[in-house]
Amino acid sequence: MSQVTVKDVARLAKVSPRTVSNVVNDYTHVSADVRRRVLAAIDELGYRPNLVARNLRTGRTGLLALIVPEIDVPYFSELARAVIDVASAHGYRVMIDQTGHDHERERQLLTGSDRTMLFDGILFSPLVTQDEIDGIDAATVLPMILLGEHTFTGRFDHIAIDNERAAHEATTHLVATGRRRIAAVGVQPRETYRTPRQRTAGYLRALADAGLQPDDDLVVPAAQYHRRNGYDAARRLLTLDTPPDAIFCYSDLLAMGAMRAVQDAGRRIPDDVAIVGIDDIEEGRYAIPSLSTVALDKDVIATKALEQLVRRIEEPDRPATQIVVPHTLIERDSTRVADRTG
Amino acid sequence: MSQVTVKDVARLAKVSPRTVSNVVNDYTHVSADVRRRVLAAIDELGYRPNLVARNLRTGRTGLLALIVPEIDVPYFSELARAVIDVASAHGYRVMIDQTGHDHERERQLLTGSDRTMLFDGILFSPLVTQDEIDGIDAATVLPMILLGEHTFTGRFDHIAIDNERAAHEATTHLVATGRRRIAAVGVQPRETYRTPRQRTAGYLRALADAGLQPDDDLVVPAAQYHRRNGYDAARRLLTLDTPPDAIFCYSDLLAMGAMRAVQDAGRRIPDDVAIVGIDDIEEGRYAIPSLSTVALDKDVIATKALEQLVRRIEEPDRPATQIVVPHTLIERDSTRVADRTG
DNA sequence: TACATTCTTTGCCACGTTGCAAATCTGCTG
DNA sequence: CAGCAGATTTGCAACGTGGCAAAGAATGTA
Repeated sequence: MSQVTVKDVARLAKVSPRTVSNVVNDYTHVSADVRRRVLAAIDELGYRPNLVARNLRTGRTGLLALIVPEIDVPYFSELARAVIDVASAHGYRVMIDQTGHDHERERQLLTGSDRTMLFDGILFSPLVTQDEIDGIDAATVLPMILLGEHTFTGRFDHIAIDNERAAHEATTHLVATGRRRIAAVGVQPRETYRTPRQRTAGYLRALADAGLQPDDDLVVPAAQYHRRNGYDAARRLLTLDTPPDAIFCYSDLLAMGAMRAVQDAGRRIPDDVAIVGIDDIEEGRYAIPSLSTVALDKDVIATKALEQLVRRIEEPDRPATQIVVPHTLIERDSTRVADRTG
Repeated sequence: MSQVTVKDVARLAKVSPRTVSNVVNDYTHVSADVRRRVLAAIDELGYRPNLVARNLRTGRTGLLALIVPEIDVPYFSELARAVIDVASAHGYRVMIDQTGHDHERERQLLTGSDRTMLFDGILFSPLVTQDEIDGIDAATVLPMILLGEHTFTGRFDHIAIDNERAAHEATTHLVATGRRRIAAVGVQPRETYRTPRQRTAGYLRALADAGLQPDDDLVVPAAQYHRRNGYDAARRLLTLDTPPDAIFCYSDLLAMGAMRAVQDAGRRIPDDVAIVGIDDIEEGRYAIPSLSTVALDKDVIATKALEQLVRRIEEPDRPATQIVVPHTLIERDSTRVADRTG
């Protein structure tokens, strides 16, 4: 574990430390003989460049931070997988931090007791409110891309789907399969979160387009987007005097919980209650019944996010851009039109 | 983004750079007045210590690497969640790398083109074979803890469950619920992987203990432990002349796929086929039917792994230890004894 | 007042690397 | 063979920090 340095290599290869560095960094003008000697010495000593030292010199660390609420939420782990892979292709490695729905911690990660030059950039998938994002001084923050949330204000690069339209499509799909009493699960108590608000807006617009009356009883909040919250929400919906014949969940994970609740209550999916989610996590493809959903292409999100982040790292002052990633409604068994009596 | 350094703070606070460092590091003998001035200057300039520089000086980075095959496999993402949280409590942050079932990349991550002093330690959940582990020169590697795989050879710290016993319990549980034709899914083509072999051993021993004849047709390989592999394996089992009445899957994810295949084939779980997995991922708790499994406590694994790693970082030469984490059989609906005819 | 003791503050240097620019060497031209 | 361009190699310094030990200030003691 004792560190082998350029000096050691230089000594063994009988060249200057600087030359070793040249070889390591593929500097053009190095004679074949010297290169061979240096490489041999590197090999013999097991020399590895000390990235910390290199980074101190160059100002780059080759590390990115990916900040998500919880890595064990499938949407985020699937996204992380894509991000790590794409980052690797760009020569970066990825540190992952979880905010765990802790507002204070999120703000801290963001504005920076931790902004310590250890990372070249940040991919941030925040829960913080728009106000808080707006409160960040862009100049004091590392190159940062916001993922999947919030409205674009021109201060930070931003990658997201069109939440309002996605929700509209999901709801309209339920309407198209003959549903009339459509619930929405996932409104957030904190009204300043953008994503749920946009999805609710899309849901309401779809109802209006279909000439359906919105019903406050059918709009159920979910403090977090976990299976448990979907479960609880669906149970509550099923106890209504006139329960819904379809549930639009703001995430697939909510939908997984809702599906379980519906079946625990002895109702059939999709016959009695149709369910649709958003995210397209693999779990939904194997669920019984398989879950209809609005698919977000995480590979595309990761790819665009990294392109954008790398560009910003190289060119910190370029104007912020917003990228809207397309989504796709995927119809599976949980909304499949079956023999319906009623 | 221009870096504010101790020098800037020192200039503003009218003290030496060294004094700023003393304040930042809570050195005991600093007068209240100076401390106040320095803190004020830090605040005014927005100074944050440059971790790269600090790390170069101290030799510590505060970063750990967690290396897993795929972060979007629920077992690993749930483990990662625990690791990140526990690491954070120890003052470390966690970089995640995926080997993606790529052997070459795994070896590389391990032995080190990447062992570049950027991390203080490694948590490694490997797929590599025992031979490869044995081939690593412990002296050249960062402090490392092996997670959940392989037999203990005294060269690396190692944390795992007793795979053989876990498999034995799972199989015995199936026997106890009246199953007689019990399949096993998850044998690995590469015979040198330890975990699947240990699980197969436990499975076979349980059959023997129950006086049941092993049947090669019932032992199905799975190249990877994904839902798809479980699905394919189960489908194959169901086409046998005498299909199994129970399937023991070597991971919950395999079991999720198997459950789907069984139901796609029109068989009932657990009535026609009982299914049990290993891991206890949350997905299984919400599955329909809920999945019986052998639970591994990921919080305990993460906690012990970090304790162990931190100890090793502080004391690199201490003898390697092996920690066996307890497991628990959890009976849920997928093996629940129901009316069985036949 | 002189001296010991303790508290504060500081200067110097190194961690391992690479940018810069200068030094040295090679081969070629005339 | 001088002179020159280009190739190759090198020394120096610096990135920002903290360890070390010493310098300087303050306090207590005789």
